[in-house]
Amino acid sequence: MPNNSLAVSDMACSDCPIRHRAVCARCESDELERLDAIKYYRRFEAGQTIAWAGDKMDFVASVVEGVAALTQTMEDGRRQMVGLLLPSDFLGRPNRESAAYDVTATSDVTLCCFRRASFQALIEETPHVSQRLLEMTLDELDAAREWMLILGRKTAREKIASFLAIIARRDASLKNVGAAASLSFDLPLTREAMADYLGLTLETVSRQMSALKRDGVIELRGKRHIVVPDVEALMDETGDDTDGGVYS
Amino acid sequence: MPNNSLAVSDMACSDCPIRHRAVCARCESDELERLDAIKYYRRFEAGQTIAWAGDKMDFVASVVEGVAALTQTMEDGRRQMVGLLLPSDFLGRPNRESAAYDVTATSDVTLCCFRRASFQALIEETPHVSQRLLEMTLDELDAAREWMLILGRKTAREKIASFLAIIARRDASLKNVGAAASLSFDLPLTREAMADYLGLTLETVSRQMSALKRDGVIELRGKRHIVVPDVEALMDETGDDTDGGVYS
DNA sequence: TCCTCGCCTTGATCTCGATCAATTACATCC
DNA sequence: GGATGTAATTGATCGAGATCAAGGCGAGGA
Repeated sequence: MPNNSLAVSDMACSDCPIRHRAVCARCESDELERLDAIKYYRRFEAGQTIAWAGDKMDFVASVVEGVAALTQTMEDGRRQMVGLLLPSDFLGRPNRESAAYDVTATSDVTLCCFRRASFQALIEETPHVSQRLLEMTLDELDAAREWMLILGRKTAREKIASFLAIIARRDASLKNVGAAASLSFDLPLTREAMADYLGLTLETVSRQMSALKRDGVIELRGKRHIVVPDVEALMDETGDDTDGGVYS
Repeated sequence: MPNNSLAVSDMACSDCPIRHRAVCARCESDELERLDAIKYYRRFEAGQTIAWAGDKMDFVASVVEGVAALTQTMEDGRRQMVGLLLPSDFLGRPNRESAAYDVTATSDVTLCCFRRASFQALIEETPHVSQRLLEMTLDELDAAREWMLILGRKTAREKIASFLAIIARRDASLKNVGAAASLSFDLPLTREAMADYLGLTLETVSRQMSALKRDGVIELRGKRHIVVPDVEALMDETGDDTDGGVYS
């Protein structure tokens, strides 16, 4: 049950479970058929560019598997990640012809794509799809605002701890596991990509990871696998309110 | 024409022009009546708190006049602004009962409020309202991503220049004026609020403002009024791509 | 087994913005 | 006009994180 948790058991169509969760949780069968008619899959290898800022984007997509990143680059090469797309996240903006950001595959990625024009028509004719997209976009905006606090006000150590907490949280929700005292997960990003996420240099990321390890907050199994023996201790390092305040 | 530009001339109902632009640009008269039935105005004075994070919010609203800010505060007092709401911006999240951020009036503010439960019902029954909200939310997400680049990678001087450019741009669009070589506008924020916006201290904000003034990039008329003699020169200070690339 | 190439870690030094501390400008009120 | 209080400016110093510079580690290939 935990491993196959992405399957949406009460949906008839099961070959693209993520899509239903993402944009069509309430679709009736005729709408599913419409989606099927305009959908296609694309795979990208780790490191590949999915689109450059300014490129024509004739599709929108759901991430089915893997991780993609949205980044902005300044002329002199300074880079900031502005979006991190994990499975079930949505990529692209209906109504926008070209990509506004560079989109790259951080790991091997599978996208479930929908032709943009057709998708746009679907939105206009299927109210609950735009309501669902609105909910998803509002969630993303909340995530962006949490991210802004991290970028603007947190120390390097707090940034790393917050990032690990965010990844752990997303990882747990993808695996459908509840709250636990200890956690274990893979980092979906290189040190350099973490630096781009957090507004740091890769050296600082590395140093702070080492410091958290030295202080027993995390353990490293290889370079990419993290064990958090005490989630509370990690949360204490984030600088966030401890009362787990989630406002529904 | 330029001054009264907020009026939406082809709308019959004119007592709340912003509302129509914000959530109901395509409303037919019966929908306008529904909106009228659940709307009411609230005024707040500069500095007043509209809601604390966690407070029950039984309304959503359009900003009619003035400026409001969303901020997050850490236990030790570090503060980060995560949203700046100018006239025609939307406040609150349908489907969310309590405020996720502190909301404060940065200047005297007039809100056009809609009872949340009724507004939610309206969304579900009026497709183009949720489509309009989706567009607005996507715009806000784009703004948040531009903001993230500023917070994560720009120098103090670039942050100030970028902020001035953003305010100038919004000011020009509120006044419906097109591109011009020189600009003149009021700052809607104190130096401290600018610091909270930009992830700086108020001293650094003040110093960089002085430096931009010394270098002739801006002129100060009093403490809050900015004159930009050469918009190109200001843009050069932002660190952004110069080719004004806007992707529709 | 050794080589190579990415990715990561660690060290030494420097710099930009934070911090601490006065002053100054300006509006309001008596 | 002088007193008061808030917002802004300016100066002196400090420190977290950037920068520059070597090394280390592990996977894949000859």
